[in-house]
Amino acid sequence: MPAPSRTDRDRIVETASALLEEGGTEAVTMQAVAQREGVQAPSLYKHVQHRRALLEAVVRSSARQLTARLERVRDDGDPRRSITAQVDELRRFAHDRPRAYALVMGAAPDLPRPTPELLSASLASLLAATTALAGSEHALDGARLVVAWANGFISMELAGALQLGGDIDVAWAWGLQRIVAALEDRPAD
Amino acid sequence: MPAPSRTDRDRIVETASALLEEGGTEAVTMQAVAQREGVQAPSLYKHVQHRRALLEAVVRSSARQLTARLERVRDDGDPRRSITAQVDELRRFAHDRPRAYALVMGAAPDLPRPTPELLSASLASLLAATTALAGSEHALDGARLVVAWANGFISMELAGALQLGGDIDVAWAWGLQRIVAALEDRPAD
DNA sequence: GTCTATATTTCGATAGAC
DNA sequence: GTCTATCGAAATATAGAC
Repeated sequence: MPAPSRTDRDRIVETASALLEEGGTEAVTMQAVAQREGVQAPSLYKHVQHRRALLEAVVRSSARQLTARLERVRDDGDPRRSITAQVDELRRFAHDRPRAYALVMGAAPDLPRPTPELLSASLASLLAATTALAGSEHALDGARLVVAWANGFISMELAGALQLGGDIDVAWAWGLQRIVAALEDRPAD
Repeated sequence: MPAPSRTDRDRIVETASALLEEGGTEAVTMQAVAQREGVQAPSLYKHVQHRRALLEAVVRSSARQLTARLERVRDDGDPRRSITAQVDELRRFAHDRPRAYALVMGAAPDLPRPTPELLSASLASLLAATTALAGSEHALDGARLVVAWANGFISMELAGALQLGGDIDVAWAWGLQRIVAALEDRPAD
């Protein structure tokens, strides 16, 4: 989140991110990155240790961007609106950068994930709002409910597994409203 | 779902499935499969067109096994119990075969997915139970709510993204109970 | 920091004998 | 249907000159 200092390394990470979205992780080869940078592949090793480290840098960068976007839309006044806004923004991020979203949420095994701390930071605002709504006793459970539903919905949407007919945006809004209601309505036990 | 006829092809698919769980898709090489079958790699091409077709066969086989497991535990009498039983079984399947689960649910881009029809078949019993509980008006929305939550929870659990403390099994049970309650309680609008 | 050249590995897939 | 032999294509990464 420090301002991108436009060093070569940052440009390399940006290029790698673009290739990621265009063709998935396997499209992020040192050769492809080099070609797009107008350079030869071996030159990259002056800025990046190896391919794996480059992918990790892409994941970190993406997680930070997600964090920034969620913080931008959060509403500290009304937890209910804050949850809606952030979860909507999470989905928008996924639409904009589906491959990065999958990596940040750890959906792809064998690929670099963000550290737990980085992921927690991304979802911190969301957890705070959820806690405010669900009460402290089931704060963590409630947060997991929201995040799990949102992530599951978005993942299946991206995978094309929800194409059963009907309007997906409506299903999203309906589900979100039910989830929030389930948080507010504290059960007996 | 037809009884495995023990042809060579079936054994190859089984071996590939085992390799998948042990090392992910990239561990499913023609050479690795051949070695475990006690045969040379080129021989496999007498039974399988190419590697991609083998992976697709693994996905189909896994989807059918999931279907069978869900049908085995469903309860046609009580939709509420049926949902719980099936969703629990879905999670158990994911614990038993995490890599296959990710493929069946389409979590991995650039890898073969089950056809929409095959995935629908896997979730058919679950959708039926959900419909019985949520009413016909929001049947599809309700089904998506359940499946999205379950898939999201399981995905994040497998990814290790839920390790924020607390008992995961308790969080699962709590969330499931809230989801079912949200289905039963029809909103005003 | 960039280049050329290259070592190395690994894999998918085919040809053709048996 | 199995084998040996092999092609061909990537790709990561290093060495060393400039």
